[in-house]
Amino acid sequence: MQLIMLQLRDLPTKETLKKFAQRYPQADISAVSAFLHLLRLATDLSFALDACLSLHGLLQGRWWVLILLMREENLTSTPSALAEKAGVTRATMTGLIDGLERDGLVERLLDSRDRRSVSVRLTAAGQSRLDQVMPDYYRRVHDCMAGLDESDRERLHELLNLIGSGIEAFNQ
Amino acid sequence: MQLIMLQLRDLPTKETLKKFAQRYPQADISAVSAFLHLLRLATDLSFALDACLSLHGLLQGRWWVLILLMREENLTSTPSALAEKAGVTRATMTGLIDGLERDGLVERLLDSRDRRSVSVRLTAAGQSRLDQVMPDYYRRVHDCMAGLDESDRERLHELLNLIGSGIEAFNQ
DNA sequence: TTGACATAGTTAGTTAGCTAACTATAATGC
DNA sequence: GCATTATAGTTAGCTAACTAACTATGTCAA
Repeated sequence: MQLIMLQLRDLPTKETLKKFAQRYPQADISAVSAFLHLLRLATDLSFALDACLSLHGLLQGRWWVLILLMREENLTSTPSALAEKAGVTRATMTGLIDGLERDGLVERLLDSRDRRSVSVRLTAAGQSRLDQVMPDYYRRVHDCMAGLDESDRERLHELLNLIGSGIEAFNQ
Repeated sequence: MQLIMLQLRDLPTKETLKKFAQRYPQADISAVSAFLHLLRLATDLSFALDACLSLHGLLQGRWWVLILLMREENLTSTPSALAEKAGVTRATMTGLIDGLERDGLVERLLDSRDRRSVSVRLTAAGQSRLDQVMPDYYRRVHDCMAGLDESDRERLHELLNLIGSGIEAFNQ
């Protein structure tokens, strides 16, 4: 599933929104404004995350696979399970694992019980790479969120959940 | 600028976050939780938007170009200006305009004053396409945001702005 | 006024997603 | 027990971003 998002660098002014609302009177201006603000901020955050990860030779997709493996008890999973959890196709996961294996960050192991299946394990080098990137990542996220206290963060979760339950309505 | 975002289908549980926090004690769990929640929701919204636009034969990039043109007084702009406002490279904008021109939704006009420059104008068919898609888009955004009243939406803007001003800190 | 630099747009080639189809293996039901 | 169906993973080809380099044109200063 491909998710390209424009940067929406030029969010509409109130005037622009009203101009559009004249042609499209049903427009809920504050809803559109919130919607675009959210997409725009997430795009900026995603780009900032990319920049951080690239300092450590990683991309979002590969980084996420390493994290998913580290979550596992024995640092091992299968391509299918990883694809499901990362929200990408199995074909995409094949490519992600190829890249990580080439860099020595994961290894493929054959499963003797089901010979269709492959185990993917985080290597010591992979764990070491995570030990480099995660503290940097956590530091940046902490600094970025420093303006919100705990109650702000809870309120944000509530608001995001409200919008999240509206996605079903969006899709109908 | 390419912005691929994993779907992050499998947000960390509190337990997983704590496990990571043991290895990386500096982790600010509620900050990471808010960060990921935001990215995840935006990804879902972006995907829902794609689905809506595809019903009208559009993609986010092309749709956004049409909107930028409609914002202009004379429905006209240049590839460079459009690229800047959309947050994509000029090369990408060439491709977007190519596709829209092929579908007859915009037209390229030569600028007699600066012969390097090209004007891009929204055609009647382009306006008509927007008149199809925008009401549908506005209806969906309205329905999606129906759970938030005006004060919720203002609060959301405040919180997003707080995070937005933290992006600078993220990048350092 | 002309040489150096800047700007507008395009082209060529890369990347990392995607879908669809393929191979190999396992599971199921008649 | 064998044919059908399902599952795991990979491969091939498509798409729409990207960067870098290119052409053409405009600007500016010595």
